[in-house]
Amino acid sequence: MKKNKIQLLDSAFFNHSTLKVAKNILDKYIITERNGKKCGGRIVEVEAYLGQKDKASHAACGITKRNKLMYGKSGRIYIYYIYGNYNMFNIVCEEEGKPGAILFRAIEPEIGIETMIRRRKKDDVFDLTSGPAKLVQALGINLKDNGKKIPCKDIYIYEDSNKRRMISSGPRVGISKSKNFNYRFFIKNNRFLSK
DNA sequence: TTTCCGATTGGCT
DNA sequence: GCCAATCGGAAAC
Repeated sequence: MKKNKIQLLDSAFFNHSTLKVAKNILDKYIITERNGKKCGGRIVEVEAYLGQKDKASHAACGITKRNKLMYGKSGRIYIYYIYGNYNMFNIVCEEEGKPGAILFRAIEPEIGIETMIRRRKKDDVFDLTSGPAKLVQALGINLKDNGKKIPCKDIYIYEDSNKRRMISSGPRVGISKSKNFNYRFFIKNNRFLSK
């Protein structure tokens, strides 16, 4: 019996330099399964956040209560609350003890679009997951997911066989420090990127 | 304990 | 394009 077995990404995939992982994770699929509803799509835009030299990173000033996951094991989910309204979804990279994480900024919605429309209260597919806080909402991710490892039973990422990698990079969005680092990576010409 | 400000979004000019 | 909303983390005092 041959089943097309899906290869889930695990900590080994994330246990490399954050910049390398950021480039490699583009074009993969991220899925959440919540209340029997499966949602997800292709990862089309991410940003890398590093350690001390990266002044835009939470890890710029050393270890704190909030950012300690960034220093921990790779493949763990790091979620933080910001602007009094939003949660940001990251996955920790680098070997244990060295800080680094990738921020998910946009996915191309494919699976469970009706559920994502309901969660977002918006029916424009280009407004479902085209921003870091938007995709968190659409996928039903919340602070309870902080610290979970990838893969876990309701959040996982896998390789898509149908690759179409054309990667561009540029400055990160919404930061005031270390603006000159081109740590934003995205699939060129994709229609579902953040604004 | 006080103050400052942020890895954003959505609404309004 | 501009800006308010909104609140917790982190640093200053």
